[in-house]
Amino acid sequence: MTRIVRASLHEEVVGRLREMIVEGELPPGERLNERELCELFGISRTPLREALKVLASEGLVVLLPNRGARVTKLTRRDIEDMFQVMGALEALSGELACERITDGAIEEVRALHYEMLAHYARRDLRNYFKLNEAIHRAILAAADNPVLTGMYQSLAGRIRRVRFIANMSRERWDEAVREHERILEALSRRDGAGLARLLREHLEHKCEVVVASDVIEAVEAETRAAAG
Amino acid sequence: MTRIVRASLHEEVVGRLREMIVEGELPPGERLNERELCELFGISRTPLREALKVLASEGLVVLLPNRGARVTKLTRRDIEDMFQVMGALEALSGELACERITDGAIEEVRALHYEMLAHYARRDLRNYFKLNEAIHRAILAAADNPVLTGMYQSLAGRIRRVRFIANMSRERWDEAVREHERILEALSRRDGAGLARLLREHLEHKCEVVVASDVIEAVEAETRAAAG
DNA sequence: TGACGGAATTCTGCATGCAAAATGCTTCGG
DNA sequence: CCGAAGCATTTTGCATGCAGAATTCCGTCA
Repeated sequence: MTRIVRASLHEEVVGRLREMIVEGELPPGERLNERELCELFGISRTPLREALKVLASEGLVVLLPNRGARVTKLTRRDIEDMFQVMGALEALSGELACERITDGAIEEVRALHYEMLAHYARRDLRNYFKLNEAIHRAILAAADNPVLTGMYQSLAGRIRRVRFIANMSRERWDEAVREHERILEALSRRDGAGLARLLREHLEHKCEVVVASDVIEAVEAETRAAAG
Repeated sequence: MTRIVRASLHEEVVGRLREMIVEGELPPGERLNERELCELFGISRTPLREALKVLASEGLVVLLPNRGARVTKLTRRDIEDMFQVMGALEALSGELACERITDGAIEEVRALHYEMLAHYARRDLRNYFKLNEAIHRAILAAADNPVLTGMYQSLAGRIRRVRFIANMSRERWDEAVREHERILEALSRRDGAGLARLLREHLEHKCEVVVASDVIEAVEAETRAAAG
């Protein structure tokens, strides 16, 4: 029998704040005023401050002693760094998945892949990305390594702040789909080394798209302005 | 001009607690009583609780709602999972280092390597490990990827809780030194792919030594006992 | 007009207080 | 003798209070 546990307040707050940061509601560099956020959530400062410490250790906010918390800003270099690490984690995820995934789970990934293709055919970028993420999550789950899962998700949260959905050219989209075809093939063959390489390259290309987009330029400009 | 900032109390506490956990002063499964720790550190509960939240998000402690915090226990499986991820991070670290390291930094790694060999020759295991860590840190620094550095260090803290220093056979030690020779060679050649592979294998072997040691068995037994 | 200085205000960091949950202890019943 | 129920104690979770640092505002002076 499992114990019934209601999520504690500070955890709830961590989740809410993380979402607000990832969704851009709290933009990079935004000052996080304790009083304002307390009123917004209807809580006292204690759980809020605990939440800020956790988010800081995740890298989503930076704490300036005696000067409060700010949403972490991302430079182009930060993005590249994160994608490099993400590439390594995805590669490992793919390798382990090939060793451990069940036939049934492979078919489930195949199903997700076709769902994704349907959104691709309809040029439904938002749902395409949803399924895309679902596929990567399924591979991660098949890898069955909780430590990897934790680090992956933490980093994914930081990366997802960069909303690169709008900035994918038709050509890049076509290419991404071709890459996903090969990813599914490698997984089906249980070709761990191949899948690892494909996933890593897939992420490298994603990174290129992101750093080429205006979004990053805007963030960088803002960062420089704030620094000066 | 840089602002002078004294580390805040909760950060200090995070550091102290982390050290106590890593050094084994707070053994796996140990209950962390807020009042006791507050008296020990001479602080109030607020900064202590903030520190516990951070350590929980790092994975060093687990928070049981309304039931306090405990030092995370490690099963054999946890160790293997952590080493796998560590292998991926080290491999990336090696690859990036080969691209970015300066000739001078390579020579510094070589110097560290020879220092390590000196301790090896004297069978000074403790200092051997110190230099060993210094070499890996130097490679990590050369990789020059702060995101990677952060994740590496966080995971290194969790892994270091397993004190496998005492449990290395003469044969394994010899082999580890040979591996380090090859690691240095690959770095000197700036053979990124090769260095990545060597580092990963090096960690796999380390993992084998650890899981073969009695230390893990003891932890596992304790875990089972506590669970039953 | 603009720059400087200092007081007033705001905000953060930590300590403490209070209610609810959990734990332990005692006692009672089978 | 063992187990369960009930009460007392401990402990956690959150709110609030207070001191010091940081920021803002405003008046003064060049």
